[in-house]
Amino acid sequence: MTEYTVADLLADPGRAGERVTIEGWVRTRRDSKAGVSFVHVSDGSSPQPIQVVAPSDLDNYQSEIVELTSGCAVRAAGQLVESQGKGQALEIRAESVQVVGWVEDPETYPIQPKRHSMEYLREVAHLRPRTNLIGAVTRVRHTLAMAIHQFFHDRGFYWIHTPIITASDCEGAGEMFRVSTLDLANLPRTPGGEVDFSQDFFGREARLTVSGQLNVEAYCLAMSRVYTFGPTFRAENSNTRRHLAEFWMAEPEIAFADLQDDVDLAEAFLKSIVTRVLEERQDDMAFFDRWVDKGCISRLEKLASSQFERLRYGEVVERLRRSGRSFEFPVEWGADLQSEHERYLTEELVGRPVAVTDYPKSIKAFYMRQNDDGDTVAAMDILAPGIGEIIGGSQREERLDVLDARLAELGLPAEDYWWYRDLRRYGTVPHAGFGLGFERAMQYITGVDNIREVIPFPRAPNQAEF
RNA sequence: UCCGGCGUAGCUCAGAGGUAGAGCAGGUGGCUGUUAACCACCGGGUCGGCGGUUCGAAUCCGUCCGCCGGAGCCA
Repeated sequence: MTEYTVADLLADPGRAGERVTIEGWVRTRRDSKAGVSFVHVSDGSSPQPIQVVAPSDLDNYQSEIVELTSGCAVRAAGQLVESQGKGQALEIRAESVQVVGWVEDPETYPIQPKRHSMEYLREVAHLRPRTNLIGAVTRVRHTLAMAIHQFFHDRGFYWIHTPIITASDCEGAGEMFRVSTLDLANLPRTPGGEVDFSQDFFGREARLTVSGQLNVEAYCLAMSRVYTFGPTFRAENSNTRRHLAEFWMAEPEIAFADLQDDVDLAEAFLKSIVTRVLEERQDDMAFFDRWVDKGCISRLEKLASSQFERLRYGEVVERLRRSGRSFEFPVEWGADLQSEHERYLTEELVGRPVAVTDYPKSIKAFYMRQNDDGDTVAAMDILAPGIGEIIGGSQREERLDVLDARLAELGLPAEDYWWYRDLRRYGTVPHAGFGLGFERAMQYITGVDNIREVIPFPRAPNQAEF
């Protein structure tokens, strides 16, 4: 491995004159019969490749260097010098260029130095990180993940590694993937003819988690400020640019806190992580701003500096009605907001993220805290222009009697929730939390349309090739 | 899952009943401190699969498969 990355070298003009080695993959090669070849080499560390100038008197010039094509892996050593040409400040005057790995058939190498469609690149997901776009996404994704951890760490939160496999069927947030070691071709049966899950690995039905929330609540009521950050799974047959079967979520949970604390946290959180990305990945953000979503930088700057609009669900319904706008789905108290409503609200009525609170209890989960009006719960969604719901959260029902009444109302067996109920029996406190869709945040930040481009290997219906 | 659209060269696309096209990529040669390089020439195709209509189908019809967009579910 080399001492410096391409990013290191390009970042510091003071290093000119040093003898350096870089390793990476060829983007383009141009020959000048005046006696040099220009080889752009990228190692993933920066949106810009470094230009390696290979003089024709190198031993392997004719035999190898002029044969280099996009995708070849090389190791180049030489002096870092100021460039004679335009387009880059520094370049490497090569004293050696070693070919580490050839491209087997340049004509069919899937990543060519040109624009490719996103759909095509998805078919070569193993090679697409070599493109400018996916490279930029990858660096921003890393930075965003680090920013999330940093935000929570700075505020005394503990990262809780909640389980991926859950044996309780009580999460209730959509279809779940089953986890089983049973022989599908020869399932054990109970006398009644049902599948006998007592013979399965966990001795009961097990699934992939749809949220770490219930588990993280347990740690919240001991550690006070906690969060989860990891993959979650939904087996919904969703075919949209905003859904994945496997995606990442960040879910903080705070004790001794109410819904306002929750919204405050969400707002500070979004502003912080966005600011961090803007600061640390100026180069990549400039790329997105230029090629993907013109204006995305100013949109993020605006988000970081302006106050979020806060509206109660009832107020939203009123304002949508009064707007005079006709919608495909009518706006009615008690019905969930449709995509078109959310869009109109965030993109036209308000023009920035909106925190909508206090939804009707009939359209929200059992664990959300009932308001005094009896009709609504202390829920909140943060809606962002362009992608809709980016954060969903609530104050949790901490009163055992109210929680039990709600479970009964929904026909959910209290015994399935025994340990969740225990948290209300032993030192219960008001607490709240929310979930941030990590890929949704990536979409919002980069302006990349399809969620399948902001995760390395997307999982969606009929999509698990890589 | 529902509605709509699209599958043509390695890639991006044009062609809409009558011999399969362009740009880029690749090869060869020329030119050049180049940078989406340029000029000339060359190779490259089961027109997504199957069936039908027709003298003749990439083109029209049916069906299946795949992908994309919107909706629903949600993050």
